[in-house]
Amino acid sequence: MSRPHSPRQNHLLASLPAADYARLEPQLELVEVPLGQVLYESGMQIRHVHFPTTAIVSLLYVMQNGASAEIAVVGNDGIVGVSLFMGGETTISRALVQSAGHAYRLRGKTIKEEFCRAGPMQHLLLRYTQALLTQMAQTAVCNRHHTVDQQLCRWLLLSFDRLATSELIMTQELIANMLGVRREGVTEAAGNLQRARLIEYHRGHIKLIDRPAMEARVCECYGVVKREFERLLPPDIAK
Amino acid sequence: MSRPHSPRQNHLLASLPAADYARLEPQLELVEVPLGQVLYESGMQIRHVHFPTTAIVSLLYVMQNGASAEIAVVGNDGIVGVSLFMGGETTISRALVQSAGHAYRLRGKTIKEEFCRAGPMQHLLLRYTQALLTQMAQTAVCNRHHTVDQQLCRWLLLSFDRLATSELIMTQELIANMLGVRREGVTEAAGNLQRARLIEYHRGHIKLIDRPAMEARVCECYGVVKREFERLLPPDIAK
DNA sequence: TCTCCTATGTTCGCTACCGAACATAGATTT
DNA sequence: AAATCTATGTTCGGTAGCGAACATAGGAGA
Repeated sequence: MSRPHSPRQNHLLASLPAADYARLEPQLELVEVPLGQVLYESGMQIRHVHFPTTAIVSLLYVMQNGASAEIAVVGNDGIVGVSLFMGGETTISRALVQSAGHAYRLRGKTIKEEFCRAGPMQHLLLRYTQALLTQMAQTAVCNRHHTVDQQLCRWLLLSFDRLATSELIMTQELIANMLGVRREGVTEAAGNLQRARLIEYHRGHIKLIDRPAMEARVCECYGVVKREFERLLPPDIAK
Repeated sequence: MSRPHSPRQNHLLASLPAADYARLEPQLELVEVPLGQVLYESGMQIRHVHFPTTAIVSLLYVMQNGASAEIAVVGNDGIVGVSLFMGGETTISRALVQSAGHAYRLRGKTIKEEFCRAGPMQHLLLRYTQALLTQMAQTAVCNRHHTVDQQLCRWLLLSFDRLATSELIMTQELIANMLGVRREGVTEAAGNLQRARLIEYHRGHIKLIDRPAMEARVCECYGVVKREFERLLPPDIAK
């Protein structure tokens, strides 16, 4: 039933020309990441970059008073730990596993060496980083102008886009942490979506029922980010 | 009275070793940029990067319904148009001159060539881009959790940090566009700051009176971004 | 001087969201 | 079966910010 794991399940790695991929492949280490695991913490030296295949990772900012907000989400479309090759070595955000699964990791030294070859991988990483900029910008705008209802739709679609299944394991409490709102607000918004038959959920299991209706309901932020990812990272970008 | 213009007034250009700077210097074109000028528009091909010296530029996202929000601000500490060397060629944001002044610009081809040399300039540009990521992330968080009062303090301090003078030419209406709130909200918040004797303003002229009090009043977002810029881009970074 | 425009001030009702407290029922452990 | 824990549902009063409408006053130009 379950497919064998392959680094090529990650879109960035899949985009690499054979020669470049062959050079990296022996260095790629498969890791299983459980829900809630922290891949790196705010301000701490990052040791590896991660290329998620089936896992989804949230970049979360946690404030002094404990309040938090998600600033971006990374699945098999991206890489976790861009500050390693950007030169900063660390970030102000926390990388939290939002959906359990697998990822391939590379040691910091390895990715930096690969980046410095200035080949297809560098090109790819830079474009991905710009896509990440877009996602953060749109998150800022969405936080400013849109309702919890709309943001929940966006968040769910972003998550389901990065999942192979139509079921997400995630409590309303955790979603509230990501969106930076109260759990009660998520309960209400999720109730609306369930009553409208767009999703079904039950104690930490959320199932997507009606994607078209969901896409009709979501704010523009979802589409803008999705199109920009497709523009910046078409499937054959590096080939 | 007025100093002669020099590209070295921009911190990034000032950080470059003499040899690298000498190579670029003949290509740098001084431009005067008036308040309200658009350096590039969302989705449009970017022709030049700009290194502000005395000008301040807002990266603004404008939504379909016309509502807007600032996602980052660039002064003599940075460069406008990172997507040129990041590979995307364009961005979803608009670059709007928020405070009139001067900037030096480079043609897209030139900056891309310089970037591809993989020398100190590339290093600098990548670290600056990470600083920009930080600023966007913090903007997203601030939009989520902080009041208009706090955000106005942050915005004013960010602006005054990038100005040589203690007077900013800016109406409440424009500030409201940047913050993505109503003009009335800015009127009220600014009134509070004026009554507390932190600023003085009068028909489009804002004067900073009491910076220490302002820094005591601002939310953590200001300090986080400022410290991260200092960490990523210390004055002698590339030398 | 008069007029017009622009920047700012003020008010009112409304809504989304907050913080807190408490209820309930499925799931898990004993 | 009982006890406990966890996820979700519900309510209530409070507040920040919204949208709209209108007032006022400084500055610029006729």
